[in-house]
Amino acid sequence: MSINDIAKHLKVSKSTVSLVINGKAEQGRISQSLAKRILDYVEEIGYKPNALAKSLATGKSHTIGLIVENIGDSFFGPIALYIEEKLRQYGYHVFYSSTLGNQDNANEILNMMLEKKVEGIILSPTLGQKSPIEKILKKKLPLVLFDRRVEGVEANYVGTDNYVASKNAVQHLFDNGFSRIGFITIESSQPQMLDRLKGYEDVVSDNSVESIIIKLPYQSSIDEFTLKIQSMFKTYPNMDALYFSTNYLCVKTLKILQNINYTNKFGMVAFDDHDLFELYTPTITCVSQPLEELALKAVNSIISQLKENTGEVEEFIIPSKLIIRDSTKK
Amino acid sequence: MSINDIAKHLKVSKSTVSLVINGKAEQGRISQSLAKRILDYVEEIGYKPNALAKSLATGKSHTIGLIVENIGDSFFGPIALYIEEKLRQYGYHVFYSSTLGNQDNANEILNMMLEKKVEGIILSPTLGQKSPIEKILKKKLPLVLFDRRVEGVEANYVGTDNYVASKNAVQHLFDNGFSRIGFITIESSQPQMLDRLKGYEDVVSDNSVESIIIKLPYQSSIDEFTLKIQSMFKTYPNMDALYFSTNYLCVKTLKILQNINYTNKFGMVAFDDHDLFELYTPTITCVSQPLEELALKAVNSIISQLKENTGEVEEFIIPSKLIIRDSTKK
DNA sequence: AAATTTTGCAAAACCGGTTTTGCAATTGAA
DNA sequence: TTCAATTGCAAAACCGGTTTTGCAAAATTT
Repeated sequence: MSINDIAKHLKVSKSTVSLVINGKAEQGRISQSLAKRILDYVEEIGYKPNALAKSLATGKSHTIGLIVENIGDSFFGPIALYIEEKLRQYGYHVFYSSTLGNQDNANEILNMMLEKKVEGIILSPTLGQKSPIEKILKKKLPLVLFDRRVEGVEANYVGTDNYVASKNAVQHLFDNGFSRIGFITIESSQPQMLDRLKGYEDVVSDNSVESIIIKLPYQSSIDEFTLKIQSMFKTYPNMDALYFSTNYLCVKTLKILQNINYTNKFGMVAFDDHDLFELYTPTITCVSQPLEELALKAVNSIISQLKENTGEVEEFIIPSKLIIRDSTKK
Repeated sequence: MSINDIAKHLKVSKSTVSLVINGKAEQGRISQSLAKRILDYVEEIGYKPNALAKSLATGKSHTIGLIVENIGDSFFGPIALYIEEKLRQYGYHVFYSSTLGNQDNANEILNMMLEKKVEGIILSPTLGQKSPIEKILKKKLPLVLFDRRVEGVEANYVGTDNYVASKNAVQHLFDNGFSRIGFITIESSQPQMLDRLKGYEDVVSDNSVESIIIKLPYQSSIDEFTLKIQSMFKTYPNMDALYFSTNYLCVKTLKILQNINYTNKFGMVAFDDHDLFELYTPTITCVSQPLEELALKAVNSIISQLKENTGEVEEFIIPSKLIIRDSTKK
């Protein structure tokens, strides 16, 4: 059932129907009686306008694109929910997609969203998205980068202070008597990861000890992971603490330690909290990003750009909290 | 830049441009030379067609709606990722939304998706969606219900065998010497929850012991939760095991037990696995749904309906696995 | 050389809406 | 009573595409 069908059935013009349906009867000088007749019929047949046609005509899709690395993970999943809820309050819906860190995926997704005429984009960029992002900026399409920046791009950004949080976390280990701290991270040049790495390196160097770093491929198999961890233990037998650049690396490592029945105890800190950390024995100290606040700022930024895009760039750095648990008590 | 602009600039008609862009130059009998000229220009200016207009004209949005309860949770999140990945292989994108179990939300979301002309819907229904779902079926829009059924509705369905899995889980507790088993669930008449409940009740009654059930509101505060749990312990002091209808209830309960410093040990089984369960002390036995397979079946069902919707109804019941861990060893 | 086919493209109709414009009929003012 | 203003709606133009149809001009056939 289209607006044409309604018009034909009621023997009026479709412009009249459109005006009435959109509450512009007054403005279109449609008589109350005709308006009622139309509304009644619309109600009767349960007519719902075709949103594609509507968007095409009005230029408004009421949709925001959300591009994350992995909707299934314990950081992006909850964030996505918050973002969805908050955007709903403003009448916007979410079109999401996961890049899995893959640049080709990411660019394809971005294009798709632009073609679908999203009105704004919340993006956790992968590497190599500089030029696509610049295109978006040129179009003055509302954009906010999320969780990670892109080097050399001036865009709105929401994230935590990875460097400072990382420094605090590692210093906390030193303060509690750990000194041979291994850093487990992924092979990634993503800025937030580099910041966390730099935080580690700086503190380690401030404390004049050697840095111990292992980098794992983005999606390494459990076997590969296990081998790397084991060789790390062998190479640095007096290592007394582990610092993880992100929570799932810690979870994976714990599983491995359990599998290989490794009994040495380490001080431990992970970046990003996880259900597990509050309940594991020992409970695990972590850097906790305020997920809801991050989501809120991202949405606010999009909404304000939607109202008026001055092109002015704002950065929201939301401090993380170090949640101190048993894993850093000697 | 629209197709009209291209046509004007090249002084050709937009139909010609459209045919060429869509690889139908042959069929439209456009000369190779003109086709090349058009393609070159399209390339040069980086033209991307407006997907809304395209969808409106072709009737194809290449989008599937995915409606889950909560994209942020450890069941739906990973499933959503699988679904997205698999649909991508078929050239479909995902429009998702979370209902949070709220019926009004759910129906609004459903309408929005219909208006946006998704070509199919993967739906974890809330209660009271019978009639909206029937509307979808009448339209012959590809649909697959996911994780939970709707009473009295004959629709494609993908889910696990909640009743059988639940029975096995509870029986496993009895087999291992537990006999006073409390069941912790949410106040919900969702079919999958009722099946899990029935599984519990039947096994408890088979073993001629009293059933102990507490039902919590869908999103209960931690305080409310704590009170209910404590009163359960008081009322049933000789309770020796807990069975949870879903994983986050178990996680929450563990946190509470830790908070209130409760030292009694229980046998434990949860429905749905969780990272925590493999690493908690003791490791926790659970019913594990094969997430990837569930996602795969749902996608396959949609794809096959997309090819040809015979209206034939299929149900895919994917068996769950009981993963036995330490929490059920006495 | 005339008739027929084929080629190459433009024009038009359509998808389902919104919004501006235009015009007859009614009402109000002079 | 005549002219102007207002009312009430239809018609048309537009959003940006796709697809069918139509029609010269060129190429073949007869």
